[in-house]
Amino acid sequence: MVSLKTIFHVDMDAFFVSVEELFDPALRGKAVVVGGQRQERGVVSAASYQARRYGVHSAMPLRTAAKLCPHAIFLDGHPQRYRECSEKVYRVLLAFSPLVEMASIDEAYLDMTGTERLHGPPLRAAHQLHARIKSETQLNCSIGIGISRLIAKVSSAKAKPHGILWVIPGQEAKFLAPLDVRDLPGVGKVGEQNLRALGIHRVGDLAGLADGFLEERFGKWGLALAGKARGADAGGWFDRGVGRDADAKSISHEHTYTEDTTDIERIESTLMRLSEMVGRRLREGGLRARTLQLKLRYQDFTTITRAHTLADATQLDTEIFAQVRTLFHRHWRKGTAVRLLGVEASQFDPGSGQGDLIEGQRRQRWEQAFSAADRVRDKFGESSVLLATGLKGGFRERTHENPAGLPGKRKRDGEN
DNA sequence: TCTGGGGTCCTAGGACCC
DNA sequence: TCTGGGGTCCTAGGACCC
Repeated sequence: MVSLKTIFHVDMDAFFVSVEELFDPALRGKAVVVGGQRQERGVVSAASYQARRYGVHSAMPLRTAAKLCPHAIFLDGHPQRYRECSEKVYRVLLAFSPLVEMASIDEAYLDMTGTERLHGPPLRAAHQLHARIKSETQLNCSIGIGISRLIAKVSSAKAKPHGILWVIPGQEAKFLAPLDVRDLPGVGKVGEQNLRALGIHRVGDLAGLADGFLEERFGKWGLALAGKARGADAGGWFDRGVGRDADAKSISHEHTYTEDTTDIERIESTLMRLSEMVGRRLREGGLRARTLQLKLRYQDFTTITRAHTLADATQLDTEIFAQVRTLFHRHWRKGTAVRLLGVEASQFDPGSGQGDLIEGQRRQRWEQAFSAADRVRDKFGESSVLLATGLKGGFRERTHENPAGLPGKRKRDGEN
């Protein structure tokens, strides 16, 4: 118990909305909703504080948001701009600590342990960091400080908006006790209900229970919960130190139709397009996947997933498509309207697909051909290279990516 | 309310092997 | 012959996060 860590959790305030305001100052001070148009299928990605006053919050259906706040301005959003701003923030963070981990596009953990000589005590360092982010990006953030990721995360949420909160070492239990159980990361809607049913409402109620009780009732989740209530990063993701981002375990793309469909040509062309997107990202990451999964959501929202594991891993659009197509035809309740389709690749193999030599060479040529197609897409846009099946059925309904026609990021620059 | 898209982790059952 | 236990892989579903 000699070396206590100092962890910062930096969380951007209303990130997507704030970036939009940067590009269109007329939005400032107004009710703004990012995520899509008011009558669309979809949910709110981010809402301005003005919109939140009407009960609008992220993950809420857009149509609900429109009813609650009819005068709100609805925006599709600009993912590329968010990524660029996120990278700017990341560069500022690196100036404060070499141990930075982006937890998502708008939040990060910093291990600030042992930086006192350079940046002063935690609160001073946090104020400097806050000011640097503001001056470099014109964006506000909130910063939580604690001895663990968990404490830093919870305290940054309490610091919002535009604040800094330091939980002094030793005060963790006292800080957590009055909070709602829902404030603990990992406690969602269902967990909250289950806890309330037992009369557990505040984190302090949890801390008073025996670990065995929670483990017996809720298994691993319950045990981790008991630890969190005491301020420990007990088990799971929060246990890890702050460092390099972990390698991805799966790559997926999915699409929800604007209207449900039974049109098999349309369905197959969507599967083809999703397979291409997954294949492309596998190739970009130099990955091959053994398991391919189809996701199928019907009109009534019932959702099934069906997977197949290959003997040899692949990164080819055609193989991915062949598998998910087969899975679709095997499991689709014929004639039932489809709301969503998804394709996921997982179980990445470090080695390439084996097999005999000739087969290997043939495969390699195919992979090269697809990589060439990726580069063409980078230059001329996603629609310039499509495999035959992808051409049918008018799948190009709406592209969230780059709606303003900004230049895309050219990841493969410098390659021949 | 009428429910996106991209992920992670956990559980649980069955197959299969020793 | 009618029955064990552990380990690993695969599959399906679900909670949760941003």
